[in-house]
Formats: sequence, structure tokens, C-alpha cells
Amino acid sequence: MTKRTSPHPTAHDVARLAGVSQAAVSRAFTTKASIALATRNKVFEAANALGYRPNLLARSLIKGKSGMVGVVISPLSPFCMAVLDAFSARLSDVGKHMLVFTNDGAKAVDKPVEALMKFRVDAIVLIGVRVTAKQARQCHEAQVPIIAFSRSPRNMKGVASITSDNVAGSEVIARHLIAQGYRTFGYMAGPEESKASQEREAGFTAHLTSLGLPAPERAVGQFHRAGAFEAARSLLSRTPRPEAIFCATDEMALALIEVARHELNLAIGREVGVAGFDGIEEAAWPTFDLTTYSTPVESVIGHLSPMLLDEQPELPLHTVITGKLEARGSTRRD
Amino acid sequence: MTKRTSPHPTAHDVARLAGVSQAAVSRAFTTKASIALATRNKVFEAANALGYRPNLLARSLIKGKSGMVGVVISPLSPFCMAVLDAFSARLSDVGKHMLVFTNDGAKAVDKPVEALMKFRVDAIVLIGVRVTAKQARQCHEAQVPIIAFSRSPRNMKGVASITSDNVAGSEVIARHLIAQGYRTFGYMAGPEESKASQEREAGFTAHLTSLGLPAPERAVGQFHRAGAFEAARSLLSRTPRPEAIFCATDEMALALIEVARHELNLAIGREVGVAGFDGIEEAAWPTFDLTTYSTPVESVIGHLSPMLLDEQPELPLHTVITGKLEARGSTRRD
DNA sequence: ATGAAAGCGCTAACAT
DNA sequence: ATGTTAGCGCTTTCAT
Repeated sequence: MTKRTSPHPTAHDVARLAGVSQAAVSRAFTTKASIALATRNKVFEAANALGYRPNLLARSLIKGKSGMVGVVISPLSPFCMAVLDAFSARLSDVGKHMLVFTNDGAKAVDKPVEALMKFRVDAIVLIGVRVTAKQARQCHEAQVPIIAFSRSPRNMKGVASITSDNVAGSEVIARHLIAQGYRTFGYMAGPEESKASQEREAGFTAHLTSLGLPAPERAVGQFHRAGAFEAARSLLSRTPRPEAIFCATDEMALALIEVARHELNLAIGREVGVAGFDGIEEAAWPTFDLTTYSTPVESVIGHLSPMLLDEQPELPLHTVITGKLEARGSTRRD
Repeated sequence: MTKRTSPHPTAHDVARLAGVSQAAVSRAFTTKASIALATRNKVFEAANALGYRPNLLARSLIKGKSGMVGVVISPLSPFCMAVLDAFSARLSDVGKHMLVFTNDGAKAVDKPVEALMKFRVDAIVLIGVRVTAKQARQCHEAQVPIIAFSRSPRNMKGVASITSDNVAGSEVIARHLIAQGYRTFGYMAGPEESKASQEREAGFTAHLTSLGLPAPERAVGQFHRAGAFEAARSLLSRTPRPEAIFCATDEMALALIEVARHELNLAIGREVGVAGFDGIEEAAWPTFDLTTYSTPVESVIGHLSPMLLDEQPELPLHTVITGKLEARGSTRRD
């Protein structure tokens, strides 16, 4: 078998070899098409001999949709990568495919989104990146649903969103920190324009002040390691030093732990409490043992999938995912 | 503007509005097509008003190639993720796109590869996954170049490959370990069928035995964290314990460090030397300070790109990338 | 420089 | 159940 002649044999080639019509070939490769078993077998045999593969581009052209989902993701974040992993697995389960762009964090993702539209993707998923309102409107007009996860403007026309319960989660962190005996606090923020960072700060601060405690010292860590190092140095060198520091992401919290330990020789937990947000794998590593408010990835994916499969883009517009406190050693004082 | 009527206006719609032929619209969107500036402007104006976007699926159908590169990647490895990041950036630079599949490590990736072929991807890149010889042959016959990076069988017809200099690098590690005063050794392997792990072990062992030293104790860590934990416990509890342990990947080395520190209370470097391979970011973190032989990602990408752009798939069949020893605290005895 | 016409490889009526 | 026909939205000769 496989004595191919052209690099990409067509349904026509197969039809000729099998002695059937080209349409029959099409049917043979379509589940639930009415075709006699005998013909189907003839077709498969011929197809096999030629190394035929249905051209999905042609199929997509007719169907008006490609079976591909566009993904734009900010590269360097571990949490986003975890979501991407899980999402990818989920997609192959339902026979869809992933057209992926990574985007340098800060700038808006209009260019990649534009490219995705030209490929007629069935939907666009934004992971940890922002899109402009203009672009969002265009997607809406083209009837391409766009779903933003994490760090995205809410209430944008045509953009569904999935987020962690930033406010509530941060309040849980605050409560936990206080229960552990810490009394003065710091907050390490992401970029100022990040909705997620704003909400986490708000939830954290609100709980503190509601108890008559002072608002946290703050520094901006930009959601990445380099920025977090800077911010950590700033936060940890204030006098008096905050007794516990809440970082807007685990990734930044990890960086802070390293600065505290290796540059300032502080005992994590006892001399300075550290908490993060997201629940990335590394947080659970014994080395870090980081207290965090974790957003279960499976839950994110669980909410994502129906939005992609259903034809109604109007179902759950803004979903908030409830996470869970993971109390660990980084907030243990003794 | 943008008073769209259909969700996906076609070149025909634009032509009608602009009062030109449909072919003119096509030319307007083609660089280096002969078209009068005036017409082009009329077309752009109309296109803009309608929210027209050329359908790349249709274009691909004609051209016989899609402008997409297929990527199959094993999910959980940090090193592979780093390569993916860099590769993605490089691809957008040249206007190509990435159709991504992740694959549960162990099993062969024939299914994803098959799917990619149906989308008429221009090339397939395998990152840390293996493909069967049969599948490779089929790609070759379909004239879809396939490029394997890391962990892939060499000398497979139609498969170009890029690998680290596993043997030489591991020898460098051995030499370094000996120079630091370690005399008995352990090796943590990946899956037995992994070419990369085999080569790293061979290079390491060969150097030791050439010096009359005993071959290393070994355990299999499977290239992932869970496996590495097991292997680490096994390796570290042998009597006598190896003075230094070389792990086939940084990821596994990190796990070993955690076991040594937190389960066995060993001082890394002084009581047990640890070295890895790859040069992932985490290795440089102060907490780990892991000695490793690093493969520069930029170099990988640098070799990958020409294979994708050139039309000759016959240029550099098997590329070996030279890395560099990063000597750090995890192999300092004092 | 521009339009008319012929496909790219496939699916989806419509016949039979 | 099967063949025939007409497109999907675009690029590309070929005329003009």
C-alpha cells in the first residue's frame, strides 16, 4: 500500500481508484452518512493505498467554521501555562484544535486576534491578556465569541469572562493572616491597570480596614519575577517591616520568598508571613510551602468548555470561580 | 463605518460596494500585485466599512499550504514550555501561525500528527515527544517536513532533528563533579527508551569509567517530578550514598534537591552534590542554585527557523547544539 | 491596470 | 444508496 503519486491525493483520486463517485468518498469519511458498507470499504481501501487525508481546510471553507479555537496567552506565567495545558487536553477530547499566539504581556492583543479572525476560528480564548474594546466589538460583529480568563476587563460587550473570586479570596487570605497573629501588612500588586490585581488589593485592604487595622504597605511587582524582586526589596526594607505580605500572584510570592531568605536572611513564616494567589504547583513544593488561595484549573476548564461547544453565546456571561485557601508553612509564625 | 450586514463579508461584497471586480479586491490585499493606487484605496474603504477580512482558509486551499506550523509538545516540562514560548515569538515574526497539540508524554504522537496533516500544516515540530517510524514516513511522503527537538529518535527517514550535545555535555558535568572532589556518583535517568537520557548517561558514565571510577548508581525518574521523587528517595538512601548525583533534567534535579533537603535533611553541595541538564530558569533561582549544563533556547530557535522557511527540506538534517556549564552552589563542597 | 472565468478540495442539496 | 451539480471564498491565468 501507500504507493502515493501526488503528495496530497484528493477525494477525486480516491474515487477514481475505487471506481465510485467523488461524493461517495466524501460520505465514506463522514460519520452518519448513508453509504453501503461495501462502498465504504472500497473507498477506505483506495484511500489507504493512496495515503489520502481529507483536506480540513476545504471542509472548513464550506462549513464556514474551522474547528479551531484561537488562544492568546501571555507567555511567562506558570498559572496561564497550566490552564493552557488543561484546555488543550479538553479541546482534543471534543475534536477541536488550538491556534495559539503568545503575546508580550503588556500590550493589547489586537494583532493576534485579528489574525485569528482571518482563520475563521470558532471562538477566541484570552488567557491573561487584554483586548481593546474596539477589537472586542469587531469580534462580536463577526459573531466570534471571545472568552477572557483572568486579567481582563469585565462588562465588555461581546466578551464573556471567567475569573477567580478575587475579592472574596483576598478577604480569606486577610482573615487567615490575622488569625495567624500578623498585624501589619504589605501588598504586592500586579500592573496598575490589571483588574485582577485591583480586586485582590481591594478585598484584602477592605477586610483589614474593616477591623480597624491599617491599610497595607504596597509595591508594584508587575505580575512577573523581575518586577517582583524589586517590589520585594522595597517592601521588605520598610521600617517597620510589614509582618506579613500578600502577593497578587504565587509567582511573585515565590520571588519574594527568595529575596527574604537569601538577601535578607529572614525566616519565612516566623519573621515574615507570605501568601500568594492562584495555587500554582510550585507553591506546594516543600521548599516554598506557600500559603495561597488556589483557583482550581479543572474548574476553569469546566466553565470554559460549554461556552465553546454550545451554539448560544449568550449563556453565562461572567463566571466567577470559587477557590480555596491552602494554608501552608509560609504563614506559620511559631 | 463598520455597518456590517453579514457576519463574514466576502471579497464579492466588498467589490460590489467599491464598484470594482472581485479580483481587484483580491489584488488590493496582495502585496506586490499590480493595482492602481486609486482602486486600492476604494477597495480598502469599502472593506473597512464592511469589516471585511480575507478568509485565510480559502487562500490556503488554493495555495496548497496553510501558513500554519503544527506543534506537538509534551505538556508538563518547563524546558519544553520555554522553547514553545520562544518559537511562538519567532513564528509570528515571519507571519506564520502555530497549531498546537499537547500530548501525554509517554505515548507516541501519531494521532495529533495525523490531525495536523489534515490541516495541511507547512511543517511539524515535535518538542519532547516521539513519533513512530510509520508516521514519519507518511509525513515524508506527503512532503511535510517534520523537525524533532529533544527526546526523538535520530536517523529516522524524513525527520530532521535538533538536540543538545548530550554526550559531551554530560562529560562536562562529570569532569566538573570530579574537579569539585566528588568521587562516587549517581545518575537519575529519564524513561529507558529516551535517546536523550541514554546519551546523557553514556557520556557521564564513559568519563567516569575512563578515569577508573565506578559507574554511577542509577534510578529512573521518568523525566517528571513524581518519578523523580521516587528515584531520589531510592538514590539517596543507598549505602554508601553517592557523593554526587547527576539528573538527566533540571526538573528532576530540583525534585531531588527537595527530597534531600526536606526529607533527609542533607546540605546540598556539601553532603550531596547535585547537577542537572537543560538550563531551565528555576535552576538559577537562589533557592536551588543548581549546577547544570544549559542548552540556550535562542540557539534552538535559531536552528529551527531556517528549516521552516527554506523550501529545501534537505539542508541540515541533524543539528547538535552546544551548551554551556553553569557551575553553581549545588556542586560546591565547602 | 483591470475584469472574466476557471478552479483549489470539499460538502450538500437534488435527483435517481 | 449513489451520482450529478452547484457552490464555499479566494487566487490566478488570460484577455483586454
